[in-house]
Amino acid sequence: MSTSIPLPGLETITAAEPPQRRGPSAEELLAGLNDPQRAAVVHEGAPLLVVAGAGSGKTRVLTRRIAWLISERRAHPGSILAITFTNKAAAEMKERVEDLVGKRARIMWVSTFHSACVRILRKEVTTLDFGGVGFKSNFSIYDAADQKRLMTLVCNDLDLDPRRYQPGALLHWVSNQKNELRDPEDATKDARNHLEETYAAAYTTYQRRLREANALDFDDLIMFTVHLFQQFPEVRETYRRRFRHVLVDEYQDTNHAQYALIHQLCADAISDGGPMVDPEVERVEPAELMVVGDADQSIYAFRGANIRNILDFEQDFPNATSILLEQNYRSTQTILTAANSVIGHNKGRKEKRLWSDAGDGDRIVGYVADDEHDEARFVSGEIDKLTDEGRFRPGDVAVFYRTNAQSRVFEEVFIRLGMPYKVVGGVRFYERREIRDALAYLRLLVNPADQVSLRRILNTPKRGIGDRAVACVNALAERDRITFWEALRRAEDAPGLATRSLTQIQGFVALVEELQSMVDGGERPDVVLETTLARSGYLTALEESDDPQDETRLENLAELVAVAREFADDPVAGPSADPADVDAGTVAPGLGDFLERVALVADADQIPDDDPEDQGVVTLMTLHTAKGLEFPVVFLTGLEDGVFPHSRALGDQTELEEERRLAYVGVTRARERLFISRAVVRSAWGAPSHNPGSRFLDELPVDLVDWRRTEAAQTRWSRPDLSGGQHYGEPTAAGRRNFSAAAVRADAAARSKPSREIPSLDPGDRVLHDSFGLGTVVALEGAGDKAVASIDFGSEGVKRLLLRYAPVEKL
DNA sequence: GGCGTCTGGATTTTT
DNA sequence: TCCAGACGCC
Repeated sequence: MSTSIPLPGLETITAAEPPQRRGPSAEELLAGLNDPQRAAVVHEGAPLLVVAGAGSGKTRVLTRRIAWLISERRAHPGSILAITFTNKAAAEMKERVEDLVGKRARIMWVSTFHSACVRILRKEVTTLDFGGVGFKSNFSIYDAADQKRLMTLVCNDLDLDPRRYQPGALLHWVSNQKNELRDPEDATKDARNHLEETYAAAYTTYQRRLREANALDFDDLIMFTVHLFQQFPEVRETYRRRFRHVLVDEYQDTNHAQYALIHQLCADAISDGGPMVDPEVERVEPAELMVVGDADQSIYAFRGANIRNILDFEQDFPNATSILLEQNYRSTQTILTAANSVIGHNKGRKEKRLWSDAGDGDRIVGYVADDEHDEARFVSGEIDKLTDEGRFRPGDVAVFYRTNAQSRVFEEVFIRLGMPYKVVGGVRFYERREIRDALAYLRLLVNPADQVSLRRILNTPKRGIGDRAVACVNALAERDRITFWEALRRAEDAPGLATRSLTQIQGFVALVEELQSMVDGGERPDVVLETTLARSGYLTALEESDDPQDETRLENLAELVAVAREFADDPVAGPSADPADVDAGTVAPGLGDFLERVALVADADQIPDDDPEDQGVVTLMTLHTAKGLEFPVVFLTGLEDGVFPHSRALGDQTELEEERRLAYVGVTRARERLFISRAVVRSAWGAPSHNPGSRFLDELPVDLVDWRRTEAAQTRWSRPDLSGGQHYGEPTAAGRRNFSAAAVRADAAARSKPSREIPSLDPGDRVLHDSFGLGTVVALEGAGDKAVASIDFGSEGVKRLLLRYAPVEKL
């Protein structure tokens, strides 16, 4: 059932629709907009570039324009394609448009490039032919981890020295090829030296293995869609006929393949798709295009984004017009002046100066910390002050850093000082082992060719199908040129396979086939998932384990089941709603639909919105994650050369400019208060290193920053009060012992050293757990090595922990 | 086939 | 400092 997803409206789009005029009036749609914003909303005809500075109300312009198209220009909602950067942004935009023009907006396509391409490919991918071996529409989508596994297999296939050719580096190269729309043949043809030949060979094999697994990676989604349009003009015309209005947000972060896709739909010249143009195919006028972006916020060059797409827009699309939005509705003038000043150091940009009539506001506060712990204490102390004054809640505050690793210190210190926080990003839910395992099972049920998933769970939980058995089956698969899954089903033919392994394999095959029949019967995704976890023995294995982490794993799996249930009950809600298919009422959401949403959603559910629960909690995230968000109070931390800008960018002008844009993004997230800080000494993997201040600090106007402290205390452990600066909660001797990085990370060590001292606890005691945070002891059972405590960790729930292993400290 | 130990590599940023 | 993969022993 998941093999075909209909495109609602595709066939009926040209049918006459009774004009529905119960939407907002034109005045309402333009209310509260400034002149350039209005111009963008009502613009007709030629391709339009809206250069939208940070905080200049571009989301408003986008949503109002869509509403305008629908209600003033009578565009059919189904003829609108809007591309956003994240699924969350897509869901929000759709919701806002729906608020304006009502339910009929639901039929619009508002999604990321990747989601849109998946929808097209699910329908059309069988058209593409790869020498007779094509893809089926139930293809899997491989993320970074799957890709790495697959590339490792490729390295083995080709017998590549893993030290010279790392899977990660190969994948990066392959990704670049795909972003440039170059297939393995192109790469092979153009290889100039041995190294490139090897890379091209890896690309070829990698692509072959993907095809055998009926799987596409993220880059394939875009590249295949472009190739589809280029090679099959009639398919392209179908979509050109459908999408009369195309809107692209965050245009500065598009790569070449995405640019080409837009071009296919919106460019005038229809013949630039290559040699296969069929004059018989009816010509369709290009769609009306609007792109919105800000070259100063281009921060994804590392993954192939091409800033030239936005800089060259007017050349790429002849007779294009552009509109500049410079008035900022978010920040104080102080913050904007700082941002303008920093970004002004980039060369070759189009001048743009943000301004605000919100007044100057407070000065920026700066602090030079002794080390990263001191920096975190400073941040925590300032947040305390801000919230004590009553002007802000913790939920108004965000702490930004350059790399995920920096979050750790903040977490340690915040836990100790009782500062409530949440980390966005980092180890994501969907990257956890147990979640990946569960999803691998589900993917296998939908797409048995998916070898990466199959191999992942074949012996998970342990069921006695080891390397040797896999090798035997693999040999059979290669001998008879069948998929690995087919070979498993015919395992009795595999030479050299031990009887015991054979029995195990047959049991596994029976299990999978039984589960598959559930899927074929249209069973709900959550039911399939629960059954899978139970019948596979996965739950039992975790329940019986005495690794304390496995308790959390069980909870995570329960959470996944809950997500699936929510999806089955109401596919429209939830993080990445792009539910036009489901809205059409033609299909109940199946397992395939669930997997698709999960594959393309990032960590959208973590980003704070109006959830009241988030209002009492400080948000920690990387600068990249912060793009598109805003907070009343922002802490920009780790401003040190080598940290931010990142050490790998220091020697390269282009990369340095990207770092600077990242700084610009960070500064412009702040509405009212901005704090900047750096640490004189910072430990990078064990050894402390001494970093000079970030060059971006020198680019701030001196008079805008109120430096609370400009240098570290003389001696590391001397009392900084003496230096005239403020000081934040110097750790007590006990605190330092208990909360040193070593102690916090002693988890693994504790397990291998059973001699670890068992804390003596009583009900009512307050304790600190490495991962659950603060808790209260509820009950105790057993004694000595077998002592088990039930501890209430508040929002984390009540845990039963074996004290011998549990990383808890009595407070 | 499973499990423990050792070594080497990793840290940008993510759809 | 931590983690993953390789290797070797039970």
